Amino acid sequence: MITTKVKDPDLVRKKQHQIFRGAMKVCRVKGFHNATIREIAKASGMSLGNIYDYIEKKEDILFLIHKEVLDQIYARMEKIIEKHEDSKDQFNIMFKELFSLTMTLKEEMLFIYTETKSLPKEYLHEVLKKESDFVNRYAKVIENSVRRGAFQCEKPELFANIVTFMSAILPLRGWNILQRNTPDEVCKVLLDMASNYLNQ
Amino acid sequence: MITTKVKDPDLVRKKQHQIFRGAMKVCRVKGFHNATIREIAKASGMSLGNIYDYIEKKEDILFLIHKEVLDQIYARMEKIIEKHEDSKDQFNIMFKELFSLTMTLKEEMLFIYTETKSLPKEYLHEVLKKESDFVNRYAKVIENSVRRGAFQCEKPELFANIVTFMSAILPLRGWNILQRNTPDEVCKVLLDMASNYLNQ
Amino acid sequence: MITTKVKDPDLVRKKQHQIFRGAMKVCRVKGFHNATIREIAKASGMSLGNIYDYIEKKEDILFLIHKEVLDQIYARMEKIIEKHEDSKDQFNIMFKELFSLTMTLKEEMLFIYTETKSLPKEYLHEVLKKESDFVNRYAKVIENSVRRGAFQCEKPELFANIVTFMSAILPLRGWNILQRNTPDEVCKVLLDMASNYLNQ
Amino acid sequence: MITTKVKDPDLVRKKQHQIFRGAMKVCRVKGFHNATIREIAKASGMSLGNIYDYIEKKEDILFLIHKEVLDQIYARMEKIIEKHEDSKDQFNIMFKELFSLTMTLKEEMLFIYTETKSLPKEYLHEVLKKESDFVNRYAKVIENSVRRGAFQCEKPELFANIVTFMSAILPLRGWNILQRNTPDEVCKVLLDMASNYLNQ
DNA sequence: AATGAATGAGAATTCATTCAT
DNA sequence: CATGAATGAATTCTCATTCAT
Repeated sequence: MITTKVKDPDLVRKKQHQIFRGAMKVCRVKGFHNATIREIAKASGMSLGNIYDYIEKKEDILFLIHKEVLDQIYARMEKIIEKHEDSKDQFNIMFKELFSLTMTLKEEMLFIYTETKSLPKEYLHEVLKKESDFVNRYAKVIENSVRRGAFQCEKPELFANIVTFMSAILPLRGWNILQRNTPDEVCKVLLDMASNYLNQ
Repeated sequence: MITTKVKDPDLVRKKQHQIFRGAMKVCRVKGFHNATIREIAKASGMSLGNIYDYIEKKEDILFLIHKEVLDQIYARMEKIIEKHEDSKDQFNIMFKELFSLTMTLKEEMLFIYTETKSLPKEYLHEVLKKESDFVNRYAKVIENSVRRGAFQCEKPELFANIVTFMSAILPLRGWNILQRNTPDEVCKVLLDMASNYLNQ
Repeated sequence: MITTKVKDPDLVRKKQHQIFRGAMKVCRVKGFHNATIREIAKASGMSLGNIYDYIEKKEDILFLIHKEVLDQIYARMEKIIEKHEDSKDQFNIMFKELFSLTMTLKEEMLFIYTETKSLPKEYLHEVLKKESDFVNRYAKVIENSVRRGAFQCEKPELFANIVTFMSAILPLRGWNILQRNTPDEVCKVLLDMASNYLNQ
Repeated sequence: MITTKVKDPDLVRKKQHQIFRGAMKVCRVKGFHNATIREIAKASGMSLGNIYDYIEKKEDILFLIHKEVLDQIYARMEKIIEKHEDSKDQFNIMFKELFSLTMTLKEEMLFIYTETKSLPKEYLHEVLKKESDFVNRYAKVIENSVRRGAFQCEKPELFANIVTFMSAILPLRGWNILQRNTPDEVCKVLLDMASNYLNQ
């Protein structure tokens, strides 16, 4: 997708990952717009020029971050789902783990939510596709449970979307909520809302 | 809070509002970081130099936007609350109106959610205070209902926080959700989740 | 033609002329491609940023130089023509003066001949038009003489083109020719060739 | 002249020719200054590093092009001269062939005329020497004819210089002249001017 | 108070050249 | 000898901010 000067795909993968890690390290602190390529290069342990052998423009790094973060989330979620797909209170366990995942990847989640709007149009489609896939995977699990009669849900896809959003509440509003509540308390309320709805 | 060259407070208010409107017009399209002061000046109908009589640095505009947007939301919400404070299904009506408000102010909401992290520390406190006030006002209403026995809620403040967050789902995730669902459908599911929880 | 940030046309004219002079000073020594904007700014007595209030990109300076140089040449030629339009050996005098003009503007002529190919397409048309006008003006004079029976020439426009080109021989080949010949000697031979042809 | 890492002179010759051909292919389109070594390497079918085994710096390529182009022109001209040295209207035929040669090598001629000024001083002498040789060879022919009484010319070397220059009119001014004249028409006028002069 | 020209630090990006393999 | 990844100096251009008018 990104046109690189270097052609060896293994090297490209490795270096782009290196760039992602350096970029994340810097952007976590000062945001993407205030991070300079120089800083990202230094944080990546690469030279300024070498970075440009693996990207074309700064915004490509934004895409790189999106891709890696979403892949990471998706991969972890996939593991969670696989682990619990057949368990009885599957939904509850999955929600808890997903909620805990967004806390672990707090910075990454926040980044995704706040920077996606700066993505060049050319990459937007691919990123949104990834997010949709993610939600759809979630929806599929819920659908299966509904089919098994485990609970009720008229619009699994919409519900999955909402639950995905809800589980990102701490990265986005933690500064306010965590002043008076613990993550566990938040998780419990959210889970109650969701499972009440499914069992209504 | 912002140190201005011009002293007449009425004029300052008027011009800062003018700046806010111009800035919002531009930032809505290209985001705060990609908007130049030149563009904002032009959109505000002010000269470049004159802008700097009412702000000190670009980030002041970020603060200006936060202040005005949050005040706007708060004011509108206040009206909504006042209108329905004593009605029976107060919560349902309020939620619907709040949800509809975030759709009306979609751009503004998105702006707040994505740009707050760029606010200079000096302003952060004031802004977060405003948001807290907003949530607390909401919480107060719920508390009253609980006290009246209208429904159950152990942590009104947390619940208010969650509901506030939930009602911002369309500005933040609309691009995905609205592909297959109407705003009304989304509102209905959210409201079901919330009121089920209150009446559990 | 060049989009400028500053709107006052008098100021634009003045500053663009200033840029032209600074640029010519630098490019004369090291050529356009090896001249940096920084150097040109310094030579123009302007700040780096201020230059960009009057041009959009470096290549605009190339256009600026073309415009000013061609205008200068054209203006001087016009004077020469007007002065001698009715004299008997008009052609000879004009040729001599034109030849001498290209020597005075040696650097400028060389610049035009060597850098026109680097002009952005968007400006090419305007510049070529100017050059054509120049040649056509020359052709017109010759045509008039032919009509008066002063001499013979079947293709005045082509002839004017050739003579224009010939009179630029010193800027382009002076390094070789002037090793063994004086400018006057060169002029004499060229003039003989041209006037023999007209009187053949 | 160019210091190379590789020592085998045959290989050096072969590879430098390869570089010249690649460079010409690229520079023809975008000029020397806008051509990158990367592009030239690719067009030469050589690797980036390998190029630097046969040159020291980019400007060496400029020299390479000059050398090869001038040698080519000189060789072709030599053939033309040899073929017609003893013929009666030797000059006319030679001029026509030379004129036609500059049209065949239009791009190359233009390149020489516009890029020589960028040559590093160290190479300038060698290149100008080549050009002088070229002109002198031409001058010699004319001198011989003069000696034979075929025609008159007081300064054969200057005349040869002028004629050489004149025959390059199309590469340099073709964009203007060819809009209304055919190459043959141009050649005829130039030849008339030159031979009139010789027979005056 | 208002205007907008001027300043210059700072950012992205390019590309000649080197060097390890 | 050949390869191409790596380096970093150099360059263009932007834009927040100042300041003379």
